[in-house]
Amino acid sequence: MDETVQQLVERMALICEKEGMPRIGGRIFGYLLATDQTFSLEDLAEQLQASKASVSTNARMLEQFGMIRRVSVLGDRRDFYRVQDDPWEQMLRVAQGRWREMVNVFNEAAERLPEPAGRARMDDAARFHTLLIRECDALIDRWHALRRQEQADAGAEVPLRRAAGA
Amino acid sequence: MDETVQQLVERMALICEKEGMPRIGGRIFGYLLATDQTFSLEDLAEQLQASKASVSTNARMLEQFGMIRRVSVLGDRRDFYRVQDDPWEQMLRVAQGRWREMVNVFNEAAERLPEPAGRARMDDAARFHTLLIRECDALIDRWHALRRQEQADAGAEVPLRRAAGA
DNA sequence: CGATACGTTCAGTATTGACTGAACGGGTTG
DNA sequence: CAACCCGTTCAGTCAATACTGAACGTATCG
Repeated sequence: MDETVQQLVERMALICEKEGMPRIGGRIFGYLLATDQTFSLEDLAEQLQASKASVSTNARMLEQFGMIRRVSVLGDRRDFYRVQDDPWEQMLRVAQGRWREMVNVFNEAAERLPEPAGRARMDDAARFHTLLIRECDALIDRWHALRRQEQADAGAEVPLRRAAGA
Repeated sequence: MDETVQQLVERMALICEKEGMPRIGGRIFGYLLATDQTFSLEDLAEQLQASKASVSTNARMLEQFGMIRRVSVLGDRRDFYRVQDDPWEQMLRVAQGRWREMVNVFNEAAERLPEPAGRARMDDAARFHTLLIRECDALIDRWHALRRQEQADAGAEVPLRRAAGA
């Protein structure tokens, strides 16, 4: 494996681990991200020096988070994996789900707690996370807009040259 | 301890644990949040049924995250703790710091990676997190505005009644 | 200056959970 | 139908780390 790729893989492993994800999950994501290619389960296990069992489990987790996707290839029984088109949006959506649960917890506590001051704190927390969820939707929209812009710019490079030649 | 408080404490413990924080850290934060009171180290250890050592360590961690603060009381040698005025903003700021590091990692990889496609992915990732950081600043501003509004409304309740009586 | 109170640090313990190898099930090929 | 290929599941192992009790350093009080 290319050394630069490996560096990113290991960094990604540590970052993801700090976020509460298994280290190998971070490695898989980092590898698929840095190569932007499609790999079989066995390829991943070999390249990342992990057991197929571990890769299988972690790949499924990443798939459920929407950060990578399974690819089926005609005439091949194996599973292939590659990074999702927009993994970061998916990350945010998962986070939104967690925040929604927290809002429920806070709202429930805001009704039941004995002390008014504590209830106010819970209300505050619920409002904050509600705002967080709402603003995240807006952020995703902005991200899509920015991303379309990027891709339009990148895609325009070649056609522009053609136009110049015409 | 009140049962409702205890429920929130345990829920908060699990939530925080899932985010990669020690369980007792979550308990401390949840307890201070739900009671909105000031407690000594020993109080916390007793109420949360944990050792003073553990509470000491975790309280310092929460303090460094800006989620709780130490309170000193005149004529008392002990340390007291209470929840920070706006712990959620602090949480976001800590997250921003992590994202900044990630942007560095991505940018570095975007320059060094062998494959153009991989470099594009890294660039994409860096852009996303940069946007995330920027939008978070805006979010914090909105949160402050919303919060001022809340507090103004809450504070207005009594004066309004006075105004109505006048 | 000795005694006490308080918080922190540190070594040891216990628990969690990530990871592995092997067994299993489903499906395809000869 | 037998042999094989893939992926998943599961029991077992190992490492990481949260937590504790005890020792320590520091400051305050008699």
